[in-house]
Amino acid sequence: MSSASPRPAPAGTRDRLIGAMLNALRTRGFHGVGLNELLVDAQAPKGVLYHHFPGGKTELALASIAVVVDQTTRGLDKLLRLHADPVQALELWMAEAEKTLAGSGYERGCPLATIALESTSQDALIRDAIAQGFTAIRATLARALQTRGIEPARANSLAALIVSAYEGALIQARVAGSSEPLRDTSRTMLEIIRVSLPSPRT
Amino acid sequence: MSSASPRPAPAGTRDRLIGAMLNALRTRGFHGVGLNELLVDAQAPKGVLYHHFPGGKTELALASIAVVVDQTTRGLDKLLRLHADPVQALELWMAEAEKTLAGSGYERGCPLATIALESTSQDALIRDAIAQGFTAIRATLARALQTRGIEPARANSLAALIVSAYEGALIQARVAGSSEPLRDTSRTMLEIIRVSLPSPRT
DNA sequence: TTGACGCTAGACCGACTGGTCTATAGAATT
DNA sequence: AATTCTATAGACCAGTCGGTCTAGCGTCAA
Repeated sequence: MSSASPRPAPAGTRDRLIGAMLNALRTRGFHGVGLNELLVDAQAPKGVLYHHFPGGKTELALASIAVVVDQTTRGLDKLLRLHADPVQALELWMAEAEKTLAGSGYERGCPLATIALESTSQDALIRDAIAQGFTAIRATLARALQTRGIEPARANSLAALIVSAYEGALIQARVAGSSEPLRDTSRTMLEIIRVSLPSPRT
Repeated sequence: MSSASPRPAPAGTRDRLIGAMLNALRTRGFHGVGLNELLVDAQAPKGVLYHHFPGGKTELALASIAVVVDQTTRGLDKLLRLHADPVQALELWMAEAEKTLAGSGYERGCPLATIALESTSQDALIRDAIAQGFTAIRATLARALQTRGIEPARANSLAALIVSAYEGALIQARVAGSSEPLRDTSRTMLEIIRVSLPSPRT
């Protein structure tokens, strides 16, 4: 049945489509990019899109959201496992985001935030996917904070603040064409969080 | 940001157009609404749009951004003048945003954030308007913090953090269909800021 | 009255949208 | 070899997009 061994595949059309959609969401948003442009970017004809994603543009967006949420939670988890100090891990996380943003000429922000603001209550599937995504990211942060002795309720609240600061800072830096708002937000939040944390040194 | 009037008001056609655009930006974004729908909402024919805004949809968006920035800075200024404690003023500001969001079934967020994420570096006018808007809002906050004895650099950084938290929290609450992320963000940020402030007198 | 002007009104347009449809290439199955 | 299935390919379509154009309405100056 599963002949999974030989994959002479042209490096996954499906993945290229998802990549193109993610790029679009990062830079212009769901409604800001047309299907044709998306397909040029992915180097794929129209038929292949509807083969892999019968639900069209929306289903492609859903798959892209799933991918980016997975990447983000994994990345965060790794960072938090590698550093005993969670604040240091978060500092690196924010620095990474800044690097991506600045390195793209302040174009590539967070794909989740963009489509989150474009979606309405009628786009139930999209909304649910994003909502679950943010919840998963917050949960990843909260879990890590809890293992450092922070009580669950406070860990959840801190997680919400961290995600908020992250997203809000990206918005400001993007339009400003400058990392300053991002760095200001990151530095101030983290230094303030550190002060309010239980003594980590033992 | 703050919805100054609960009703669209029987204002002039120009104002109705701006109102319709702001509503669109809050709920679906610039590319998410068509001109025709916008005109139905504003109860205006197409010709009148291009009479008041020869630059079309984009110029209307620019005017709308200017209006909302003006409303926001004024509202913030008033709040900060009315309350000796800046943290209390900010608490009310966040609470107001929550009321607007929740009261609209989690549809009406911040129009600036949405178009900020949809715009690219090619939309220079839009970008500049939003960037200036965020700068003005941060300046309003920073000014108020300085008058409470916080040094300029730190006041600026705190202002960036406050705006970030505000925008990021609205995003999360919107897709979650719940005020919890917003309240968590607000409470945690403000309580942490309060601790880090100089002697909370007056 | 006449004419100018500010504003309203909507028919109309080419470009492009997301989406459907049929054709087919290539590998696996029979 | 014939068939089947997955994946690629792009012509094609109805609807909508943002935008233009001309006509009409009401008010004021003369």
